[in-house]
Amino acid sequence: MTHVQHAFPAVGGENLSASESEQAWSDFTQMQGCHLIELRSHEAIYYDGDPASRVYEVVEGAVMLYKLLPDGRRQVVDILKSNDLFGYPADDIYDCSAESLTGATIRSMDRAQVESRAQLQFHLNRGLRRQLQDLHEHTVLLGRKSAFERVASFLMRFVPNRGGNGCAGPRGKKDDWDIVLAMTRQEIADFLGLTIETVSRVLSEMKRRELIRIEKQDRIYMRRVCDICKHTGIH
Amino acid sequence: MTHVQHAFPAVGGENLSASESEQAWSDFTQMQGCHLIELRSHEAIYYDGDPASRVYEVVEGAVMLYKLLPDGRRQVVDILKSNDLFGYPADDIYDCSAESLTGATIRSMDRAQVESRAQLQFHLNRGLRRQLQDLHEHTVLLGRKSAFERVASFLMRFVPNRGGNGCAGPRGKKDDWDIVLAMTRQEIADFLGLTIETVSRVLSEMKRRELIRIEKQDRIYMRRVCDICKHTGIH
DNA sequence: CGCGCCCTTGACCAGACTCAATATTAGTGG
DNA sequence: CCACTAATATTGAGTCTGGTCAAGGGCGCG
Repeated sequence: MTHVQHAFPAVGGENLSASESEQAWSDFTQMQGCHLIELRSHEAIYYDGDPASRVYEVVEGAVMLYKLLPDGRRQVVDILKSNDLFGYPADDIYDCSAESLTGATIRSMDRAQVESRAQLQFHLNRGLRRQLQDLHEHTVLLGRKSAFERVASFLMRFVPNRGGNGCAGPRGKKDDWDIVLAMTRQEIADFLGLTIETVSRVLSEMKRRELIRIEKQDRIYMRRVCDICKHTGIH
Repeated sequence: MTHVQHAFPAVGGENLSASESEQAWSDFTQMQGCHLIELRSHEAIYYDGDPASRVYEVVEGAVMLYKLLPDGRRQVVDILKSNDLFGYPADDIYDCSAESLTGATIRSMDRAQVESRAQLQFHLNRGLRRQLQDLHEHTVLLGRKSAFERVASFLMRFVPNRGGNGCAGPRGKKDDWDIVLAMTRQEIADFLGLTIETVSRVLSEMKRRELIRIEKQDRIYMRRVCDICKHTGIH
């Protein structure tokens, strides 16, 4: 598969000691009934309501979770990156549908096996808490941000170590960045709670203001990352 | 404190065996540096950005988590009920502010103690996954539902075992219900991603259509629960 | 009784949606 | 490599939902 800048760059397990982290890792990979699955772009992994007998982890690539309303409205509730766990609901049926966004490798694990490993729980726990925090952030976006702010925030997710609270600022004089969305306008719209037309209009407006250049639809060049960041609503 | 119908009625730990559940419980209560705090309505517990040295659990009452944008926009990202854990971020600072919504009792625990108990991790884990699912549901509300649908969905949270997938349906001929919001219009608006005026208008519209009666501002009588439910967008 | 806080209502406005036409891109086969 | 097609994206015009601003009402509490 092609190299892609993911929307949610993986962060290291700083709060986990090296030995804990390693232990958790080997538990994962050596577990019984655990195997890797290679997916092409836009392949279904499971559907909302299916019995949840297997738990998954993104090894490489990106996966989206979405929910549908009966009249067809769709909301992408999360976009998962490497090391993210998914398909592990509180009860025994999946609460969302899951689909690969890019070409991806995922690890499929037997749920009973996962639940039988005590050491693994610390690891899962931390992953869940990180996802919860990401979702809190997204809640603010959906509840309180304008279309322009939503798209700006979305673009900033593709720039590692920028935006958010611990923003490093521009490293030198140059502060440009190139990203590959790896999502259609429809998927972006469904993630940001907008329509495809609004997403398109905002991107065009950003282009007009020379904040970005659009190359081949899903390749976006950001002239100055800081200028985009100023429009995310968090400054 | 007064008796209140909570927005998120506690659900039992069906997937946890009785012994596991009991073990986790006794771990909680007998833990060192663990104590109960009684709160009046609308008392701050901690603020976004504070160092996260203590983890909390709602024992009784309701607690809200919220985030602020620098220009003052507020989003209530979660409303917690009995048995919900909070104040346990992936890193070492709180990612939200926490405040009691009603009079409440919370359990304050030393984070290091919490993290040292292996058996506790299963318990925490399950709680986190349930919160994640609730947040997925809320994401759909914020991203894809109309003002009317949001308020209807909000009201349905106060009715136990109704709405959602496993809806029991009306038990007999009568299908009415009385609820106490225990939230101001502003808090409801900040939770639903609306303005106070819109919330007020939708409630008035529901009154006009005789779907509800409003008694004393935060007491709402639902004539037929099913009629409200039809407007949540999930049917 | 009167003050203050919250809630409701109205008039107007704006941002985002809908519907429709056109443009661009990616994919396919000659 | 090019032509053709299907899918996706852009743009425009008009509408509508929900936001803004402002005035008035209700309720609790001292």
